[in-house]
Amino acid sequence: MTLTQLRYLIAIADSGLNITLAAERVHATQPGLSKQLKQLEDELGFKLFTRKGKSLDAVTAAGAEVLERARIIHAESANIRALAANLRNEAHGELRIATTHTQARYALPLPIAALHSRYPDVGVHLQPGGDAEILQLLERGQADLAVTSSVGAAPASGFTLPAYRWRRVVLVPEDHALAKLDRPLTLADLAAYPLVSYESSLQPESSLRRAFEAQGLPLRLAFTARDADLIRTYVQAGLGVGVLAEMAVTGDDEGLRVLPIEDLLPVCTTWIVLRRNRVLRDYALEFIVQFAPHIDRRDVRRAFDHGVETAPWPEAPHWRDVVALRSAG
Amino acid sequence: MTLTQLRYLIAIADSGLNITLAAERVHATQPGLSKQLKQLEDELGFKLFTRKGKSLDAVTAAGAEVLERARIIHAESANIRALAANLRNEAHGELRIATTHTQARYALPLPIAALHSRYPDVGVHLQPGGDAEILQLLERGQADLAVTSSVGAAPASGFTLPAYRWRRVVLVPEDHALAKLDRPLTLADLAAYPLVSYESSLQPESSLRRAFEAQGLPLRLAFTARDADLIRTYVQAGLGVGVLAEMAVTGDDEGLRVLPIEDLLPVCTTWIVLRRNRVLRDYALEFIVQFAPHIDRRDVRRAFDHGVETAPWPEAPHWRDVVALRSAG
DNA sequence: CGCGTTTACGTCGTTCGTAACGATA
DNA sequence: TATCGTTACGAACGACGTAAACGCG
Repeated sequence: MTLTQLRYLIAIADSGLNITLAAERVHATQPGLSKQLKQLEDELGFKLFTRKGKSLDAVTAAGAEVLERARIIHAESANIRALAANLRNEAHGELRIATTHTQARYALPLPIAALHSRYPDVGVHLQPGGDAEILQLLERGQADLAVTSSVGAAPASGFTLPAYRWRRVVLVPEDHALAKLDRPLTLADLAAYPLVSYESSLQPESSLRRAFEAQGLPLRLAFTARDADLIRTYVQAGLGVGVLAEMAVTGDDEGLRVLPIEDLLPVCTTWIVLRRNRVLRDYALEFIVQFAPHIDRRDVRRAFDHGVETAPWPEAPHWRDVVALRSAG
Repeated sequence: MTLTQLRYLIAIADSGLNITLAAERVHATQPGLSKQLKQLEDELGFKLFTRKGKSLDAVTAAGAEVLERARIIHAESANIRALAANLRNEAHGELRIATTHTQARYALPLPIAALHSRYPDVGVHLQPGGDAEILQLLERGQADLAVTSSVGAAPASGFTLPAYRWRRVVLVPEDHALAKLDRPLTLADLAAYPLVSYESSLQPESSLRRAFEAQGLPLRLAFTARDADLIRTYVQAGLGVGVLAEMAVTGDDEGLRVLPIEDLLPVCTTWIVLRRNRVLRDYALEFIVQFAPHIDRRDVRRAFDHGVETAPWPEAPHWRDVVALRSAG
């Protein structure tokens, strides 16, 4: 059993049991992986995968056990390397961020640009996905950190830092009836129209859905997407009333009106999620303080390294104030 | 970085930074270890040990970090091998038990004999030590399980199973004044004599000491040892009144009288301590059910594998009943 | 001068890539 | 027939052990 064999094993599992694809990903040849896999199976004395013909078909129960431990070993050896790289003040590497499209498009560009100017040799890889996918990427070690949002409490998995809070806004065409109201909007006003919003609104636990249900109002979704730009486009096209993150309205929306809705929907918090037991490269820490400037660098290190559960983070600022702070500083 | 390098690193650290000794322990040559260590240091880019002349002097801070993670990697790779050995129904291997002398001498022989008859090819290695040493051996992966006793709650570290409960007894020469009392003993009776007991009684938290303090009685220890046989010998020699575990009195003590003291001192519990995250070989499980027959094999597997904290173990039987059960069965 | 580490060197085993072969849909 | 995995082979590398040199107490 070698570290290489375990790395290959993980690559095969993460490539959907396609050895050829796995070989590309680890920059090796396919026969090499085949052989190492065979050797590992021979040494352990049982098959890690079931075969259908010659192709791999599924992970065996024993294989899953081994895989679980192989991931730990792989993560820890990556930790040792990260530790070493930090100690040598290495300024190059990769930062893999799993996040939602909205964060990637509106909240991350500036912090990442700042990171890039300080660490020009660090490659940043954004891995967009839904909430579950994001956390899974982090869990499986395919992302270094996750940036995700929720209403209320932090996601259960990992070590979370509050980055900022934000509200949703309503977006309508300029000539829409709702734009002409001379009173604050109510949920009932919205319920009169089909809505255009995020894909996550389809889920039964979505906060939009729950807010409507709490008032006994029907929720009609005319269109959903992960992408705020698409939502905007389809609002322009007249499909319905848009409900989206305030970060996604930049003020230059031709022919659209932004209607604040304040307390109609609960406030959201965007979190940075890290995995305990994974060594943070210095530039990852740099990204964190760029993204959540109200958080002190040393507090993060301390809380993260010592496994403090109840890190007394200062209240996360509102998005507006983050933007104001940036344009001021 | 290879698994071998990390294994060597651990061996060096656990051999008191003596590379030659470490080489023997891993069945390799000393230059081999030296070279691998050098290569690892070169790859990481910093020294893992400080040198005094040519000899290793101390572990660097960075080295300690690496070592910590190397231990995890090593433990997990051992886990994979153990998993494989279980799956192949391998009946040979080693079982390293860290325990106290009393357990080793009086409580373990029968369970180990039973284990041996079922698994004749399993080598059992008893590693006697004090309470702190025992748990450290387990922690560092130099023992597979620990058997240790305490008054009241289980040791804080690891996954604990209650094995049995026991009381202490008083041992005096046949013609001793205490042997002639026609009423139950009191602590005050004992306090009149110098005592002969376990080394652990020297510690301020010892239950013997606390019991005396609770009644404002002075505790005089004439002699202490880890070894019950020694305690018995020195009682025979007239050094004082013996206080020792009931398991250690076998009834054939020439010229000695055993005096029960029931509730004068609190009852002790002997625990099996395992480490979570360490795969249990089948024969280790066999030993456990032999040693603590009131515990169901499958309950242990389930609780251990799934990380159940509050395993609802049946009340541990008293030592007397364990002995009775054995001679009956 | 003994103890322990490092350096030097030769051998052996292993890994890796290329190329050919085999099986499957 | 295209795709994917296995087998075969040769070259290169790396690990290991032996032997000798070096430093320190």
